[in-house]
Amino acid sequence: MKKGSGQSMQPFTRKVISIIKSIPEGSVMTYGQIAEQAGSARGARQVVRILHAMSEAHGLPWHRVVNAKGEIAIRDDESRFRQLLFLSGEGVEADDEGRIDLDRFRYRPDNRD
DNA sequence: AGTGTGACTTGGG
DNA sequence: ACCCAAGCCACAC
Repeated sequence: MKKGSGQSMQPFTRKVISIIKSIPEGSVMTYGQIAEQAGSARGARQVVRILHAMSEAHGLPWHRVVNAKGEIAIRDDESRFRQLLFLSGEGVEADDEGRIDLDRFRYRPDNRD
């Protein structure tokens, strides 16, 4: 087996995927939040990378991930529209600019010790 | 090996 | 609230 191929991914990647899959319906998380929960506070861009690379293969709810401003981060208009559609189907409201009320829909994992 | 890029974030004006 | 600049990190060319 060659390393770095297929499922031989770094712990960070695995964790990110796990976290994204754990986002409940009707809620969203930001890239920075996910990165932080996965152990890398500055890993927002890597979360993006992972989403690009693994979302389809792992069937991740990519549409539940938004940027820190609470808006759709995607540049592509078609995909952006699709994400909005998915979210509205789950009860997440957004305005015409694709902005979501994070105070209302952000998912916060209960890290109670 | 160096440069550019991106579904990011934060801070300042 | 909006726009801009700098910081960050992995990956593509």
